[in-house]
Amino acid sequence: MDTDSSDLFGPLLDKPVAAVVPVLVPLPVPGPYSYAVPEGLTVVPGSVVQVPVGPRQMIGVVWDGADDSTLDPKKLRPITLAFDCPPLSKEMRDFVDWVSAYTLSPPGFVARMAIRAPAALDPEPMVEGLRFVGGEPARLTPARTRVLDLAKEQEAPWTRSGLAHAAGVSLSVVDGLIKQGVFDTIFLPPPPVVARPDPDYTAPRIEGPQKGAAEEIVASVSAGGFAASLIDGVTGSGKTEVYFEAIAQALRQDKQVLILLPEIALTSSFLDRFEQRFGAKPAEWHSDLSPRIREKVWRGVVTGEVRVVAGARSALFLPFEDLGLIVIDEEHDPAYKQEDRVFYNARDMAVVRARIGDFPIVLVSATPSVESQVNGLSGRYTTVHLPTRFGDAALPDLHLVDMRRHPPERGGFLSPILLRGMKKALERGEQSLLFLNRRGYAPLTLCRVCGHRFQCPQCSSWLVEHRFRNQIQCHQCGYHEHTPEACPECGTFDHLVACGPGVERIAEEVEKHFPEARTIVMSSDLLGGVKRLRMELDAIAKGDVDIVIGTQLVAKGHNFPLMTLVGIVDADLGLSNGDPRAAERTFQLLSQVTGRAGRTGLKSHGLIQTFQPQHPVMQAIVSGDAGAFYEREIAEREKAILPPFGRLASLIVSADTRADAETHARGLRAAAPRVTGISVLGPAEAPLALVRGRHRFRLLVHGRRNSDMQAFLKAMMSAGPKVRGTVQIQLDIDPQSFL
DNA sequence: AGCACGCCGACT
DNA sequence: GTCGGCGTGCTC
Repeated sequence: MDTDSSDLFGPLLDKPVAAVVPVLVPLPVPGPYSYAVPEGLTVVPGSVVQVPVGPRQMIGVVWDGADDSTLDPKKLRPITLAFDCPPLSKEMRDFVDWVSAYTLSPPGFVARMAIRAPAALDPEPMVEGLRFVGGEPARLTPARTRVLDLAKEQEAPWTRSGLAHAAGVSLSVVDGLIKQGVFDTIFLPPPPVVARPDPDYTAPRIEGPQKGAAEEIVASVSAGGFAASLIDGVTGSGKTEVYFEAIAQALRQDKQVLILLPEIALTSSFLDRFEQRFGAKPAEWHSDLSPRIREKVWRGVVTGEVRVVAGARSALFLPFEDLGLIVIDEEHDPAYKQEDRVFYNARDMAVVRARIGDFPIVLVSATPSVESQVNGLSGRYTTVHLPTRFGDAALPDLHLVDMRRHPPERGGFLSPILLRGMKKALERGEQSLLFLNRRGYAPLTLCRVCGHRFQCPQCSSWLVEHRFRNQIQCHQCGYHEHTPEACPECGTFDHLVACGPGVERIAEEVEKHFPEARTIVMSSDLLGGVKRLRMELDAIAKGDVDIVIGTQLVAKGHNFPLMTLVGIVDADLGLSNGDPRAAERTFQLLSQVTGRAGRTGLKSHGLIQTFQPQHPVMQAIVSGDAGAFYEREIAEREKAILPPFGRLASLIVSADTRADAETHARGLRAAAPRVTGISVLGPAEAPLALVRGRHRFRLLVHGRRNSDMQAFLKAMMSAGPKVRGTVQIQLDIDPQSFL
């Protein structure tokens, strides 16, 4: 780019003195800012730089395109410095632009997700190493002899502390030898974070239907180019082994691989399985990595030293040097949705990344999302079915318990049938799992005298009693107080009554029936954090517990060999919470929970307590045939999204209180009169994700086509002064729009 | 996003 | 009379 100064100096300076480049900065602005490139600094699109913004310095990325700023080029501030790291590739930049446009989020925010390891932007310093030069020190002591023996034994360079430690001597002994010239110091590249996985470390453990499936997927990896496959296999059918073969193939072709997992599934057992197959662990990427490891992994990914990353959704934005395959395990899992700052579903954005990078992607689930199912049926994804369990594991025998015909005793929630099943399991020394997706003791407390209901003062949803902690809590905003002894309305003592069950209340009922059994409640309330959780899970796996009562925390990842009975306490819970995905989510959750049983060959059962035994979800669960269920869900989704408002979107408006939501909805109706599908939900009815956190209101937007959605949202936002403020939008779109 | 500036209620 | 609440505007 030319400037005035080059004309001024004419032949004296035939190279441009300065240039102006667009730089994406992490601000909520619609495009890049312009900066001057100081003399002597070379930047290209993708370069990671530091720039002044107001009084502060920020990390930004030099972006594509001519600078279209109307500002006076002489007044532009200069780039402070350029980091010594590879620039973001064109593919990565295209991906950032695409995600920004699709999610209606500022491009600088999206770009920031790719460079979220600031200290890693400059190369790691070389580490000091010791090289054995030879010769002997003037005086040979026993300690010095030990060091020398070791050094002669192993040629490879040592570190100072490593050598001292291995020889069992103090650092001063080694330092003495360095002084004597027996060792000299050299600089070595830092050791890699993880070893290189070997695609042929062990032979694949696949047989029967797995074999054909693996061949199909491996073929699409060999062929290269974009292709999306959906592996649809029941729990325990060997899905992991099948996609491991796709990974092996990508590694043989010298490509990097990304495995996305829902946060919670990033367990040591997955990493161990990977190591058994490939001889090395994958690099991990998730929110609670230490900064040190985080930098090393980021650097390794950028330079290509790290070949495989297993990570949570944020790993999708890692700037791989040469990514050649993405695997998305538990494809249906809602944890792939990010619902702050940039709203995105990592599963959908991963498909886009594969498309832009022109490489294959594999989606994996026992209970695919309706969107993926549609894409499979329409042929956009190649579906691979794995209908049977691997080896000797049999699927549990599932039965519905009609609660109208088999009511629990007064004040209880467990049917006689379920209690009988638990008793038998206990007698055989086997374990039972009772699943209820509700924390605490009771979801609602009321006063029997005046009818007062305990409501959150901040957000108007019911306060949930937690008896273990002697608190009543709001599950929406985190408000809590001591459980009161008297009604705050009428002052009456001892007439507060708990309504409905939570896991704590179920535990009470279990203890009444089986006082001798070893019982544990597993929920996110469990004190002691992740460490305690892991300990308890190990204890359960070892058989130290007879009865587990758990929320969805127990649905994932862990195998309990002695678990032969799964009881769903209230299968209908969650079917009527206002979420258009309620049925789908319930089906997925119940499949996952019942799948916990019978994974080691013991005969196992599932008892599903329901008031709606004819409901399609219940029928799909017990029959094991989800076909009809999906067909109905797809039809319902079409109905919900399309008519009666044609191609315009439908909106769900929610806020901290129902009254607030209604006020905002009025504003939205005025601004967008053509949208007839505005539904208003209070915090108690809305999907949890929709109302969590402090905000004025939040929209859940459903639409058929992304372009329509964008046009609609922009029109709506600019239409009326009544819809200004912190509008948070969750796009919820059929992914066919980007394929 | 952060940060400064600016205008109305309960307080040393 | 002030301290401080958060509404509004700006950053190349």
